[in-house]
Amino acid sequence: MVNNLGMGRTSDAKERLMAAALDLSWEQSYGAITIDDICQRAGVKKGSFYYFFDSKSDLAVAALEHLWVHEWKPALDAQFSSSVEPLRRLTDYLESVFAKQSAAHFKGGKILGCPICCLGSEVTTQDEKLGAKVREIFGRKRRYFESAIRDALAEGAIEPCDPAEKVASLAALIEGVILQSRIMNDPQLIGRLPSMILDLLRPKALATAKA
Amino acid sequence: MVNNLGMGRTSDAKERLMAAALDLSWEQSYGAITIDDICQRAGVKKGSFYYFFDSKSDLAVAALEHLWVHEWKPALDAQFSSSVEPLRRLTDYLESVFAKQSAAHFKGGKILGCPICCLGSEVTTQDEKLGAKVREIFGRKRRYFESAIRDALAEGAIEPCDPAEKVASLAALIEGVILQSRIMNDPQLIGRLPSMILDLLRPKALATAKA
DNA sequence: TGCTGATTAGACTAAATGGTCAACAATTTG
DNA sequence: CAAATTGTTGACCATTTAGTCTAATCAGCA
Repeated sequence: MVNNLGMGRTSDAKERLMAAALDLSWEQSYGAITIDDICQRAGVKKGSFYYFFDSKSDLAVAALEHLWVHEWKPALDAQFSSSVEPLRRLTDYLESVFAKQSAAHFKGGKILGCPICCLGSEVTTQDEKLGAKVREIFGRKRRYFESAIRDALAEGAIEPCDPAEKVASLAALIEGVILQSRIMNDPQLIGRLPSMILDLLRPKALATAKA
Repeated sequence: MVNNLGMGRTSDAKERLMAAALDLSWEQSYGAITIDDICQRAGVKKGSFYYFFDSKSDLAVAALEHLWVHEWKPALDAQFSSSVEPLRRLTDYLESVFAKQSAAHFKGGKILGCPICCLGSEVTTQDEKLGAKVREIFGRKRRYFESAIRDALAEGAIEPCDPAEKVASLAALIEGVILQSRIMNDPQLIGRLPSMILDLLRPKALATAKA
């Protein structure tokens, strides 16, 4: 059931379904898409859908975990490498966000924002399991921000502050800007994000010392 | 059709439908609720629904405008009165947000966030008219922030900055925090919003002078 | 009172949707 | 090849949903 440990037919239908679900709920919204839509986009029949998943919600949970493991975590591990200066980690990250959003905008004419934020805001009050998965991934992602802020503070790269509060502001500002850029369909907003973040973090003028 | 100018029956069914639609899409999500749900909550039969509105989207547009005219605008006019110190306008506003969100949390056990943000993030890519209405209301609301920032700057209440950029940060930070508090179902986050905003705006230490 | 137009009730239709099932296909192992 | 295991198919069902239509009600006015 979990893996093909030696026998049976092979297939990537499960992956295609997860990708289709993420893409569709990103382009439209979780509530707007149906299981039929997902199957059609994935090129998979409904019977197969129910062979792999119990429901749309079940698929969404799996898709989020897959997204984290295969895309977000590797990217974040690289961008937030300890070998990179703390503030640089953040600006690198923000530039990659901008690049990705701009690419999607170029392709489809729409700024789509953060798939997990949009999904999370839609389902938290209704779907416990899915909401919990969203929160879990948020938590994982936040740790990268936390250590970057702590490192920046330790290296004297930014003005003294309460790191917990700063991380909360940082995450909210990033999410807020990305959300606005989706609602306004305006890529420019995300482009200005790095400077907004630096303004929030108050880097020390010249200090780029290493502890 | 618009008003009972002299004859016929009177009814508040239209208002009840708008209120029900807003409440339900706030508690759950726009995509998750059906016309039947709205009718049931409003205590109105479907025949009456289609007498007043063409579709769920049409109702939503009307409900947003109604919300603005009858709730948001009056409240913002009071909170952002020019007779109030600029920074105080913002903190008053944020406290009222906290109070309202806390009340809803107490009543239903859930932090519901900003109804227009949630709705906006859900529909921008799909429903042009509804998206446009959301953007319109955002624009109106932003003007209150803009003049507060400009006034604060003119009075020397905050450190010099680019007002346009500051307003963008301000709005994004507020929306971001409220969104997070919905996703995390955590009222505390909104409670910390005033101090986060003040940190962002950098009020001058003692200066509360008037020009 | 009875007229007039606003509003309501609720039955009805067609389509969309979630979900099931049993037969069929591919792939590996013995 | 045959069994065992995994994946696929498409028909099928019950329910939900958006949307329509007609007859009935109601409020104010002449």
